[in-house]
Amino acid sequence: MENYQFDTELIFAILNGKVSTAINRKLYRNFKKAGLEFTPEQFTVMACLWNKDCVTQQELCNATFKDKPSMTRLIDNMEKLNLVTRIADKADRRTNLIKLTSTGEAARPLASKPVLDTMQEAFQGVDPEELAAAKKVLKIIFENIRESL
Amino acid sequence: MENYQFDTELIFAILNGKVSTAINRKLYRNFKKAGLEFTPEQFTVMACLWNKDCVTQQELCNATFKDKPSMTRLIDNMEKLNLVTRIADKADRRTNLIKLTSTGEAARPLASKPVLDTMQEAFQGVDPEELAAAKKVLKIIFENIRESL
DNA sequence: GTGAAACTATTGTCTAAACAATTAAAGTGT
DNA sequence: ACACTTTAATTGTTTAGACAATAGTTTCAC
Repeated sequence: MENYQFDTELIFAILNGKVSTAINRKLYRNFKKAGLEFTPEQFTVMACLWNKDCVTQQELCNATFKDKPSMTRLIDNMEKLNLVTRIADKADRRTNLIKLTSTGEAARPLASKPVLDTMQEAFQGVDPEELAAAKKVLKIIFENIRESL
Repeated sequence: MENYQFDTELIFAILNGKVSTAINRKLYRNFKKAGLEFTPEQFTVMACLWNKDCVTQQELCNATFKDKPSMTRLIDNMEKLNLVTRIADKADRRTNLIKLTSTGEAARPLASKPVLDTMQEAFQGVDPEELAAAKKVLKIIFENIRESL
């Protein structure tokens, strides 16, 4: 209880927002520097599709832990940017299959450098073992608090 | 280079957004359960003011690593909720001094339980030493990538 | 002292997340 | 076959972050 102040500061000042928004901002800027106009969130969706294309929005929700309205609007924006298209699923007319366009496919190799640059900037001076341990802790925390969306 | 996939997945799927948004969501819900209507972001601002009241918006920006437009709108919303007020600074007419209302003051003890509950849920099963190490890593990462806003 | 630079706060516009509610289509049980 | 439930996606509304541009003050240099 006496470390309340300590924990509040470190958790809700570091975990909760600051680090992730800083990484997001940095990644966004590195994309832009590389001439890529998409956002980190859109990159995350594309990364799913590079791994497995033509999936439903729901599958993308599950993979990215976003809720359905967020995904609807992300896909809306990505369609406007001509990164993906919605394809009607003939077998189940409730669902769309999200498919990469040639632009979306082409972004894959272009994105890897800014991503690596961002990681290198972020992890400079961090001991690899400590980094791995930190990932483990974050994973546990995430499992503790994630809920069904 | 071969751990590109590995790192991408763990960093931009855990660090970058998921953990912090999950914590935010959990905290928001725990506030709501406790009858508190403010958001985690508003809580963060109030936490600064509980520590030191009557400061400029710029000082709050520095403390919370938000940019000025974000702070302007946060304060707008907090004024609507009657949590803080803007007071004209007689010495420097550019600045507002942000002051807690009695409602904002009164929220302090009410907020501590949902905050502690959230932390306990989040850190269940995490070894304290590992948690401390993870915090250290996050701090280094944050220092690496934070920039002047 | 006056003009340039710096600083504080604001507004505009866009992307994104949360939550509630709704529409449309499948699937299930009787 | 028909109602009941579940599922997929969407829309509406609010909060918030990023970036650009602006208005109003203050500070600094000369």
